Order: sequence, then C-alpha cells, then structure tokens
Amino acid sequence: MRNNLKVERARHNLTQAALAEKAKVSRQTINAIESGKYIPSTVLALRLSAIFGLPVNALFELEEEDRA
Amino acid sequence: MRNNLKVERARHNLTQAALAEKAKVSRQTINAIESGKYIPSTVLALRLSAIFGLPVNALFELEEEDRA
DNA sequence: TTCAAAAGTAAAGCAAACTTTACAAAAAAT
DNA sequence: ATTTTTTGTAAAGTTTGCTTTACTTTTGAA
Repeated sequence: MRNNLKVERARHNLTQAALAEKAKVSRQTINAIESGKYIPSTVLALRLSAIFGLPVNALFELEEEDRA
Repeated sequence: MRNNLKVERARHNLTQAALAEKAKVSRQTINAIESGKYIPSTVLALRLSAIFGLPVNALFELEEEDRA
C-alpha cells in the first residue's frame, strides 16, 4: 500500500502531531502510516481525504500484492 | 458509516458470495459490511472501488459521528 | 553550539476487521 | 409444493489498527 501522506502533509504545512489532532488519532498512528508500518482504517482514510480535500483513491493506492 | 454496496452489487448482478470471491474475502464479511455490522478495511474498500469502478468516497461516506 | 520542536521507534494492551464453521430464514426457481 | 440458491446470523479464534507511555534521534531555530 502506497500513500501520499507525507507529501500532502508537507503541502499543507502540518506536523505529524497537528495532522493527528485534526484526524483525531495519535501522533504515532500518523507516523506509523507514513512509514508503512500499517494501513489506516477506512474511517481514518476518509478523514484524511476530507482534511486534504483529495479522494481516498488519490491518497492511497493498492500495490500489486494487495489487489484482488 | 453509510455504504452503497448493496445497490452496486445489484447493479452489477452479483451475489454476496460472488462479490466476496472477487474481493478475496469471505461471504460473511460482505454480508456484515452491507448490514452495517462493521466497516471494511481500506484494502477491502479499495478493492471494492476497483471492482465497481467507483471511487472509495462514492462507495463509503462518513456520518456526522465519525467525522474528524 | 545549544535548546526545542519534530520525527522515529518500541512495547503492552484494547478494539475491531476478518476467518471458519455451522445452521436458520428467506427468496427464487422448477 | 419442493428444492436450490441466496441471505442472515452466531460464536470462537486470529490478525491488525490504534492507544498510551516513554525514550531516542533528527531537524532546525536562536
């Protein structure tokens, strides 16, 4: 699973902590997602989509291995 | 969390079992999601998005209570 | 160079997604 | 009306997202 979080966060000039607060998750959760440690829930993905004004599909993309 | 699974599945003429197979999950998982028992993971949401040719945001929508 | 803010990382614990097995109810076909 | 397909539902177990606490490393400003 590939994601653009780091780039979008930079584009919006937000720290991991600030984004975490906006998305109502812990800072570690944002960090872990950015570093590929795990994949966000759909609720969180939709929240990030709203925060950045981008569709979920633009923010997250399945890699070959995860495709159905 | 609101979702259009049932409608899209009907539109594509798929049984729960057939969709489950396409999405590589169990039939019960599809059933549970349709009946609001739980929210799909982002991986599954993206797979369903691909199967139906619709953006995740069109398939799933946060309700007030879940918004950040 | 020093100090503070930001990012990285780790472990224990909880909650929820998902699986498997299994059976009942409803719908559709014959 | 009977049989078959589809849907609904339930329980036990596994996996994984997420939290909290806490400590280290990196970045950057003063």
